Amino acid sequence: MMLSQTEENYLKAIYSLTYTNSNNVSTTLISEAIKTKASSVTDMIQKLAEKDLVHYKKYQGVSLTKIGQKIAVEIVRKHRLWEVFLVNKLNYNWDEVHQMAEQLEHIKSETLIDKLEAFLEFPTHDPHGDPIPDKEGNIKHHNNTMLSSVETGKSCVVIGIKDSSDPFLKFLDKLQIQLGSILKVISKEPFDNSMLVETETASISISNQISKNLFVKKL
Amino acid sequence: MMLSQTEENYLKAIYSLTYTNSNNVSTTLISEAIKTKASSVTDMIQKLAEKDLVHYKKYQGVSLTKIGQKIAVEIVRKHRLWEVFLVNKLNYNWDEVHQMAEQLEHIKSETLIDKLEAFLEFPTHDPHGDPIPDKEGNIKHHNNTMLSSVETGKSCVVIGIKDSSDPFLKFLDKLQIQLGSILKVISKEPFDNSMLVETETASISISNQISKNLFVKKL
DNA sequence: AAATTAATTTAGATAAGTCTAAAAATAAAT
DNA sequence: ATTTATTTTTAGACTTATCTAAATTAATTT
Ligand SMILES: [Mn+2]
Ligand SMILES: [Mn+2]
Ligand SMILES: [Mn+2]
Ligand SMILES: [Mn+2]
Repeated sequence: MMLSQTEENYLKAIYSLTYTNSNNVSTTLISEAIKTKASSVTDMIQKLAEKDLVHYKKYQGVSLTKIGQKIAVEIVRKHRLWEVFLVNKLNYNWDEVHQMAEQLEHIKSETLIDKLEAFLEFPTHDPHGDPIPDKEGNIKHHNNTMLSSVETGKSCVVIGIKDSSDPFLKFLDKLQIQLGSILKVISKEPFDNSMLVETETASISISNQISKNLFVKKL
Repeated sequence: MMLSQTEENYLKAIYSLTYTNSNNVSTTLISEAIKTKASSVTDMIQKLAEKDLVHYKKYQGVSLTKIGQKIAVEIVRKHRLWEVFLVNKLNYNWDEVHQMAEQLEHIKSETLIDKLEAFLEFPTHDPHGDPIPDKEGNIKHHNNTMLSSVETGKSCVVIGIKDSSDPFLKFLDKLQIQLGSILKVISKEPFDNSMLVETETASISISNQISKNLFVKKL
């Protein structure tokens, strides 16, 4: 099946919205994710339903079919492997690679992404800690532990970022927090749910907005 | 200036046709190169003329403007650097990379191609022996010596392929001829302009069609 | 339960890039 | 110098993906 970049982007959007939101994704939600108008989304999902890539009943939102899901995961796989390439091989910072990966994920080739994966020595996670689906589409999701849920006095390792937006990544850079950073929760402030955290090098105050966006593994 | 992939492809086609053909490229020639109808080409070159990327007078064919040429060379640069990546890093054969490079050459980024160039350690030629333009757009063309013009008894090195089509590249593979191969002309057949050539490993007969397509440097 | 609000879909329009068929201009042949 | 053939351009239509505005359906409030 030969899909346009646009169709691929819709599938990818529906895929990730299915995780962050309900199982049946609404038209408006997609339109916000993809920065189009809701009416355009309706057109497209009808087209995708024609191609059996989504389940769609009028006014009921959409969900991916088996094949639609398979394609979406393939695109996610491509996106994340290209991000690894850009960071590990071309020395980009983790906040610089998303836009390029958005383009590279649409390169069509039967073999390219598997060759790239081998060249990168089969990475398991992208530069933002997101898991990379394997060739068959299997993907191991994070165990949803956020920094905000770590008890006072306990330590943890940063293993992923929930919101990988540029400003947030740059902010983490400034705080010298990266994947693998070890954080110890010193105290929590009930007033605004901020916490005092000890890194390898410093003691910093972290707002709830931030601690809710950091995936960690408790130690 | 933000160009579509299609516009970029037209500029690239005009660029290479300017070399292989006359200075003013005809509509039909472009339409054959780009596999569209002549009427579509007319539409597009009028659009490109609007944007000052080509010089165009009705019925007189087109040529690239300074800025149009600059963009065309940038795309050639990207194409060839990606081909080097695919062959040198991902272990593709030289006959497998063109279609992927056709897509990769359109990836938009201010920095990507320069980073890639550095990662590849500043290659001067692509896998088919074609020169890679530098960051400023300077490009050293082959000194047009073809194998067909080498005198009997003389030796030469293969430095490039004129027609880099898949079948031709595969054929060269079979003959065990590659860039850097040293060929000695044993004899020439006046009847069909074929020649008997000695490689490092064997003695082979080479048709004129082939010897006219191999760039060499005389030794 | 009816009225109001919000979300979704339809209808009609637009832009990019392509096509076919017809018209106009150029080139080649008589 | 005409006629004929070829090339190029125009005109009108189609497809994909988008938009605005209007109509419809669903959800919320009163
Ligand atoms: Mn990304
Ligand atoms: Mn990522
Ligand atoms: Mn190529
Ligand atoms: Mn090449």
